[in-house]
Amino acid sequence: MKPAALNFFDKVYEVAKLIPYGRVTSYGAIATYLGAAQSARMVGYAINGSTGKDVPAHRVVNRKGLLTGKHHFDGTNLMQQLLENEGIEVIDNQIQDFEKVFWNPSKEL
DNA sequence: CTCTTGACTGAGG
DNA sequence: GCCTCAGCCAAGA
Repeated sequence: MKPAALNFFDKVYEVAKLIPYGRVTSYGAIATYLGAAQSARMVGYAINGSTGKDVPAHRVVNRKGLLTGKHHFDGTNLMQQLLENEGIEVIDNQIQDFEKVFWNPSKEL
């Protein structure tokens, strides 16, 4: 058996892994790409289980470019540090030039 | 089976 | 410009 929900999670992981270096995307963008634009929360739910895997969860933020999920990381500023390490300027959990580093899977992929 | 919670988003006040 | 409400779906208690 193969629950559809598992497929959805797997899809999220796939897309998250495909995020280019120095780029970020939003939950809604991934959800739309998967055909579940109304299930943006599910993307976050899936990413929640991706932490600790090969999935760069730090590259996935909400539509405002805000690091809403930083609380799920070990450190307090770990997520921010990871993004800055890729050349993305992050100030107070807010990604600077979000539109420039934004990666849309529906168009770029 | 029902209720609550959640890494979201868009619209309205 | 900030806060609140409603909609959406899935998993855990």
